[in-house]
Amino acid sequence: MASIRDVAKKANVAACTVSRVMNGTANVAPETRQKIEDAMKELNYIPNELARGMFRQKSGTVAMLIPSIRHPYFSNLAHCIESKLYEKGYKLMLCSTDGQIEREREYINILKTNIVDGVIMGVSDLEDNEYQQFDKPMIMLDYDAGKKLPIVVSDHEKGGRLAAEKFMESQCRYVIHIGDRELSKVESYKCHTALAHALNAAGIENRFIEIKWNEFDFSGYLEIAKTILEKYPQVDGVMAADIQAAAFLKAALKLGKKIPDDFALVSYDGTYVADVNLVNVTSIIQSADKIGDKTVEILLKLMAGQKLTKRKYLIDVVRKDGETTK
Amino acid sequence: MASIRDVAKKANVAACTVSRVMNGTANVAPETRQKIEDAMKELNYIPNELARGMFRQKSGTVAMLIPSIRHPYFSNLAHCIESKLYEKGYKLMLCSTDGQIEREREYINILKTNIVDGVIMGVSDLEDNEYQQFDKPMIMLDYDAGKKLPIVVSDHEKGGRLAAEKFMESQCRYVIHIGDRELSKVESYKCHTALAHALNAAGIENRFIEIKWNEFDFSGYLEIAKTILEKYPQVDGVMAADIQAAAFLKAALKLGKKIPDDFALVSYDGTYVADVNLVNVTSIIQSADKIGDKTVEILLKLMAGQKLTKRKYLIDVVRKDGETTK
DNA sequence: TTGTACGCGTTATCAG
DNA sequence: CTGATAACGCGTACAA
Repeated sequence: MASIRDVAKKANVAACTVSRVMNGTANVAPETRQKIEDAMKELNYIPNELARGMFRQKSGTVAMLIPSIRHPYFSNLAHCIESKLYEKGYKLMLCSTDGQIEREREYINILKTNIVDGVIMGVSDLEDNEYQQFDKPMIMLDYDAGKKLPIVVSDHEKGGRLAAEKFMESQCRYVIHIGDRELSKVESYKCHTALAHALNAAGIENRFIEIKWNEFDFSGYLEIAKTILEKYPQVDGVMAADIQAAAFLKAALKLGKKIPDDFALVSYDGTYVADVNLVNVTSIIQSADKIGDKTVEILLKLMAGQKLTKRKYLIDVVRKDGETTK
Repeated sequence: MASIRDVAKKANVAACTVSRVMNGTANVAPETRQKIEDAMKELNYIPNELARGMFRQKSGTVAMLIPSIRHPYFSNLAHCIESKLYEKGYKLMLCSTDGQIEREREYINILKTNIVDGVIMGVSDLEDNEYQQFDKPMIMLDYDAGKKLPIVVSDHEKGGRLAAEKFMESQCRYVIHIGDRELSKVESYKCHTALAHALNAAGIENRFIEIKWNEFDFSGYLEIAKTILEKYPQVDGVMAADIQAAAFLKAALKLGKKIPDDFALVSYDGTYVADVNLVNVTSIIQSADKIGDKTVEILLKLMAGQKLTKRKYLIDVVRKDGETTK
């Protein structure tokens, strides 16, 4: 591995001159520059980013923690964020916790060791103070950890209202909505409270059911959907995250329900899973693009030492009407 | 940021003693140890991984290049690899190229700068020598770049044969198979040659159609599927990657074809996309788990300076029969 | 315009 | 058992 000194020696200059040529930090005589550039080529010189990072106390890398990279919502979000970071000259370190709290904690500790310049938290099973104690720039997604921690999040209240509208238009009488964490700090829980609020106001019965984060097992979700539909035969409307919604769709059809006449379905998130199905599912779409852009934008500001103008950034959601509602 | 010297000063010892306590590289008197541990706690000391990495010329990070993290096959594979790496104490840097050759090249250049200890190449649009010139441990996935570059890949010939069996059992007369790169160095292309070979031997007409890597646009795939089915009305069998297969399923049903009587479908890859659909699609499953395990295993060997016993590692594939074939 | 000397945080070596 | 010193590769005052 050729170092900057090897290049300097070959070009008969000092190491710092080589550095200057690379970074354009000072004027260098054209001939000297040429000599150095030749030497670099000849030695196939590649600067050591680790050493650079050590000097400027920066690694040029950002970490993103998520529960699982194979979950369509997070894989989509990770994609958007990675693209944006790449554009800005940053690399992405991806950390899946698999829903294990210990793993989340361990990752956070690893990330304290200067290998990343900032963190995007797409998972949140720790106590608030554990996030607050993290002393590098950090952005929370979908979880309000209080204090000065900035949060980027979809407008889930609107999401809940948009779903409610569709259940009303479909003349539903009993709606079930599925979520994985009943916790007010989890912002996405607001789509459930908003939905319930709107349905109650319209005199439509509804019930929230919690299904634990399940490492991604469709047949498991299918079983749960069947069980729920059998336990509550009067149900004529369901809202659930994309994959769970697909499970309900399949289960409802198996039980002979007519869609959307007997049964309305709204899928939350709006990843491609809602498109790929044979039936176009009505869905509330979180814009991964916009979330990613905003997240990276404010993370860059923080890493540059700037202050943010606000703590919470709300991203618009939209509804895409499909064949599962009237 | 407290450094090791700050700790040393506070404990009235030399920096190297602190280092010894942290790494257990030598015996330290219990009292000295205690003093140092107290000082570390008090200063909230966290070792700088960047400096450590610089010293031992290792970063503890592995990069994986893939075309897109939101593609279900790659997101699943990335998940398996990240898990395995985490288990072994390595971090994963994820690099999406979006199918852009320039971006692949740029990423490779970035990765030469010592920020990763090894690379897993899940994308391959460059010339073989560009991979060969990369002087860190590198494992190729699904692409044979020649020379000494190790490759981990599914047994695509078996995959093709397994698919052929199903088309025969379904009494197909004209099978279309969709791929994205007709190139013998791309190992997955072998599923097409094997399929064609088996079908030809059985006297079944078949045709390979190339569809370019399309940044993940289901409606686009749906249009293509429709066009193909209209252009070749005699087609009664299709093999395609999961998402494209879903598009064909939808298009075929729209055209009034009965499945599996008029039309047989085999989906290649076997990600959850094949499960989530209303109809269970017969699919050839690449084991992301096994690919991930083997890839990490041999990458670790290379990074430890060991030699590999062979260059090509073949991973078994299986077929999961669904409702889209007889 | 160019070179010298030092610091970034850690660890290995060698001496005591 | 412990400390001083050098080294990893690079960037920047400061001096020439």
